[in-house]
Amino acid sequence: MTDQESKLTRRLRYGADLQQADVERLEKISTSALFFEAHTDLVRQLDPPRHVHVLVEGVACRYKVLPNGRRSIVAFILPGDFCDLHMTILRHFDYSICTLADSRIARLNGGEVDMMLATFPAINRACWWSTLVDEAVLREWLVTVGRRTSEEALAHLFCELYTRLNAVGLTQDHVFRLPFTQTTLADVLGISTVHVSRVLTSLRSSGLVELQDRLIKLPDFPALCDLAMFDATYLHLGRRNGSR
Amino acid sequence: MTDQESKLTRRLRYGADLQQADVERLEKISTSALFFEAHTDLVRQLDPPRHVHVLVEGVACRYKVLPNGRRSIVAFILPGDFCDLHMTILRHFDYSICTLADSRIARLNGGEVDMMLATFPAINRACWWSTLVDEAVLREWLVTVGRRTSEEALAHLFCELYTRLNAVGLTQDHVFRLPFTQTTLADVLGISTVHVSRVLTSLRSSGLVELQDRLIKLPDFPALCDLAMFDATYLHLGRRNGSR
DNA sequence: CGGATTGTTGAGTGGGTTCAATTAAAGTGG
DNA sequence: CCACTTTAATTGAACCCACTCAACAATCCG
Repeated sequence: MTDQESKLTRRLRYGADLQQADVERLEKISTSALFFEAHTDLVRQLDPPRHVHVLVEGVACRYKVLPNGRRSIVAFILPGDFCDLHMTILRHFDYSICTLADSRIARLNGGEVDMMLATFPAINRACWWSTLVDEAVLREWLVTVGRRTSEEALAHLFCELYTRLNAVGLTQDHVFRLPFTQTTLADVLGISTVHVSRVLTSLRSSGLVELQDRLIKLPDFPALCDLAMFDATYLHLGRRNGSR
Repeated sequence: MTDQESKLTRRLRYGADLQQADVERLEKISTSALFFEAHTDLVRQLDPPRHVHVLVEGVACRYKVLPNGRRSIVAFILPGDFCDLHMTILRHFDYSICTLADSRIARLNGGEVDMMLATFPAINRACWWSTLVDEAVLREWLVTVGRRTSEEALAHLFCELYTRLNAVGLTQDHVFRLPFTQTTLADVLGISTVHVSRVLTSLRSSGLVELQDRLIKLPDFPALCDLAMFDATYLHLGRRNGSR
């Protein structure tokens, strides 16, 4: 963190061509981050929006709970991710957000955000990009949950996490931190925790995944992509896009 | 259609307070609509974006196909819906769009859209709203596919379609057109067509759904909502939201 | 050290799948 | 206008993926 560009800047560079002034504005955000313990709700379903959040370090998730208690995780929020960017448009949240691990998170109020978006066109564009990529991820998850087997699904999720974390420099040699429990994976994929355990065992025995102590390694990433039918284009991390 | 406000205007009114000038601009869009036959692809995965589409009449869907041929429908596009509004931001589509029934659709190019958004702030806001609601629907679908039983899932989908169509005046007395096959429903819910048929039979025998000749009736909407755990707030159709 | 999560494994069950046959409805062409 | 084909929907039978319930191991933590 010290010394180099924030994850936020690194990530938004995929969405727009940021100039020095843009970067300086963005870097200010990360320095204001506050600490939140794991399993803290940042936002609750039906709340009126108050802040825009930027996750600086850690992990969080967007989730919804049905009246009967079943939980569904509908997004992972990783370092460099904006959330609820357009709080001023909707009157209330239709989801909750909670930290999955200890995290550092910056909060901006509506005025600050509007000002920033109005003053820095490249940031504005990057924020749009970020919102649209969130939507693209949601679509891919829908495919995963609806039309992939649980083995393909888990493999796909790992491929996505690897790719997203790699984009902000949080992987080394196909190893990265997975700082949450199998219950979390189950609530993403819409399966039971018992089954997550079994599928994981199967992936381990195929030599595609090594996982212990919250550290995951993907020794044969191409083979895993193959199994998962993972194609990273939906993450829109391709070389910076001109407007052509 | 003749004589009254277009579905587009009706829908966007939920997202912003439109003035006379805004409405006039929007009405122009619908009059330029072209006819497309059922099962025509408007957009194909990996295409570079060319147009913004507005569905004026009919139905379309956004879908993705896995290499092994399994298909997943990730959105319904209904009358009054914008799609690919922010084509200038992403370099290529990560999904395809095709009409499910004969439809009338307007196409705008990037320049027209940018001009409109820059000139009419209320329309700009409404378009944002529309994009965010699309995302909210995607989240709810993920809950449906991941954590609802297939009976709840189908019921939920019907509740959503009813509510969305009702919002633009396309229902009468809890009856509306469902102009597509059970295969479509299967690809939305991530189940087999055979099972759609069975679940539908079950819903029929509970007296919650009547369906024939592409016309569906929901005789006891509250009971259906109950079964589906449907709560319409995610559609953000609540009375017009001021920016407070 | 005890208590609480978290993960693993077994056994039995069930929701949903596939395959296949049948009916019904909707085009199509002579 | 009717036979022919195609598409859509329904139903049955057998199977299987994933679920629940339950016991147990492992790890973490105060």
